[in-house]
Amino acid sequence: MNVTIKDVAKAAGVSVATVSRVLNNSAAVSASAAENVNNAIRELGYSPNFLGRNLRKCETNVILAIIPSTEQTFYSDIIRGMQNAASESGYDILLSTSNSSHNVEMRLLNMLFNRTVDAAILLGTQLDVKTLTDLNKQHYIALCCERVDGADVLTVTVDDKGGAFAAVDKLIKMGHRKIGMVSTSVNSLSSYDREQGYKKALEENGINLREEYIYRGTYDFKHGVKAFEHFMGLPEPPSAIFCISDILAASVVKKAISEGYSVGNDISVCGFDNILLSWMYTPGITTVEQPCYDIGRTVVEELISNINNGTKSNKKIMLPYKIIERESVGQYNAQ
Amino acid sequence: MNVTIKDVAKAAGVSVATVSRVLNNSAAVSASAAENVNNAIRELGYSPNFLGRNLRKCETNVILAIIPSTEQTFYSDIIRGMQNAASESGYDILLSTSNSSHNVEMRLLNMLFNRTVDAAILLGTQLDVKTLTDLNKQHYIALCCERVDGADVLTVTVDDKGGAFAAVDKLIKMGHRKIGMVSTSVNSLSSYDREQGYKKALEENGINLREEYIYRGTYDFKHGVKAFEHFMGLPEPPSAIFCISDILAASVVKKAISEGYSVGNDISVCGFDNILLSWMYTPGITTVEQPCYDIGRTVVEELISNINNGTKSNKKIMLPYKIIERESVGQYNAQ
DNA sequence: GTGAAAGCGCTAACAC
DNA sequence: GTGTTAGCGCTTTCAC
Repeated sequence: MNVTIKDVAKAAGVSVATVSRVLNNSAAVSASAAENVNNAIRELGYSPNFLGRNLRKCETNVILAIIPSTEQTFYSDIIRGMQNAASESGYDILLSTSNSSHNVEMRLLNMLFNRTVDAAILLGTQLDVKTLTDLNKQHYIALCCERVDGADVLTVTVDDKGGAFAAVDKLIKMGHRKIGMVSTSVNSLSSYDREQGYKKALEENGINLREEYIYRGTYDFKHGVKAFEHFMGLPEPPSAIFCISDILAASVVKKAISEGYSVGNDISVCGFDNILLSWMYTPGITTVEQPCYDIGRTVVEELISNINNGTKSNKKIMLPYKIIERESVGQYNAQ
Repeated sequence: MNVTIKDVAKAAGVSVATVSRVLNNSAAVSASAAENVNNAIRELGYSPNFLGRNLRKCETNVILAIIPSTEQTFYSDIIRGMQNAASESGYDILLSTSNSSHNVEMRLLNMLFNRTVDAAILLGTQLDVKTLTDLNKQHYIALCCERVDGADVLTVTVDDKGGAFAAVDKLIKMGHRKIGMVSTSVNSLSSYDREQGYKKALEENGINLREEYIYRGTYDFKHGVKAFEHFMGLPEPPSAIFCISDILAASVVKKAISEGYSVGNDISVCGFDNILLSWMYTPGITTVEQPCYDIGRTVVEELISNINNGTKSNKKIMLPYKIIERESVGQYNAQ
């Protein structure tokens, strides 16, 4: 019932080889033959079956990108970057969400073994070092946004430590000396790296680290609220709070406002990511921008270069951050 | 170099047919043969090449979902619903983003013609009625969240008109008589339907429609700001504003606060969608919830049922909304 | 410049 | 219960 390359060949009065040649521009074909083929294609409404092609060529030209969920608008620009870079090389990006589940992730990665995709990019993963390293031996994979310690896999992230350092240093330069940090206790190296940046900024400015100034929860919105409650219950509450995400920063801001604080005056709050929310919020949230579009582009470019060259150059690429100043951070004023 | 079903057959001392049988549980196989096969599979690290299988079976068991972008957290639960429903029937959902571009959409839909996917779901589309109807004749497609007038295609949406009616009726019951609406002039029937609900609520409550109370822009955040400026420049500014999205509502709220209004007291603002932003915001934004998860589940269930039965029952399904009350809407008080 | 034919990995009809 | 084999739609080598 379905029109195949054979039907086109018959209609055009040529062999299937010739049809394939005009389809792929893979070899010279006489002008008249090409015309006949193109006419036949048009008349029959033919489009090639990629299953046949892919099977034959052992490649699909599609890259799977696995994101934890689409709940974070944060991924939006990364994906755009990925798609643009991919399409420039004749690849397609297919997305799937893992809901941060180890099992779902493995099931999706099966597409690699199935030959349904040529490569996979993990935007945050639950897999351990060994699994990743093994996977990388047999397939083309890359990590994006979240590095995994010890995993020798192509990785593209923002400079997490540098961004956190710059943000906290900025807070200090604005007079703040008591600075809280909202981090996570989940298994995430971006949290860890940002903590390192926070600590370095304190150290370089001669401020002692106070363990009670670091609150660790999850990425969930409610943990900003909890962090704020924790900090304000302290004998000496911080005058500024640095959060590892804009979501958590928004949560801190919301709680602060509801407690009657004037955010940016009584208390300063800084986020990380620069998602839409951070500038939509009232007050606008000062934050550390990730170069999402570039992160997406870069990881795909490197990955495709690996595929094309048959290499496994497992670079660790860190892209630069940018501080975005808004209203949620202000000069320190002793009350 | 790659291990195929043939290698497994050889190692297990059986024919490829038998291997295929244990792989697919498609026919009875003796216990000993099955064991041999499974051992061979394990030892060789074999996993079936789906390109071969899919080509042979003329099906892929994957459904493509095309979303405009991942910028709207709104899609998150819809996708989760889709994935759950799909996986229960042995299907996978693959996501792709169109950036609301007609061309990108067509390129993605090529996967239908390519036989790379079995069906496609469009979450908002730039395609016209004819294209959609034609597409639906040759393939399995569905619309989700956005209906298209006259397109005889399986469609699942929320009850847009009903939701808007309920929201505006609520506003009126709280004493508001001058109610603005922030809508869009883009080609979107959900906007249109919500406008119809707005108008119906006014009418049933004996309030005259004032054209200057409807502002039409795009879905872009900045249009909330513009709408607010427009309304407040009117001789008789509205005391409540109903927006067709939470993003626009947040924008209106942000502008109102920056102009010194107390939102929920001086002015009421209601959104639509119930995205995370609406409860993260300060003040929390009253809104109309869409049953996103169910929308996702439903569209996939119907689509798969069509595929399995070879039918094209192009139902138009409307799922119920729910009003979520927060702080951005309050009783009318004459100043 | 063109065609015949092999074969990518798999499933399923058929024969035993 | 099992094996043989045709063939899904395509690309590509090889011979002409």
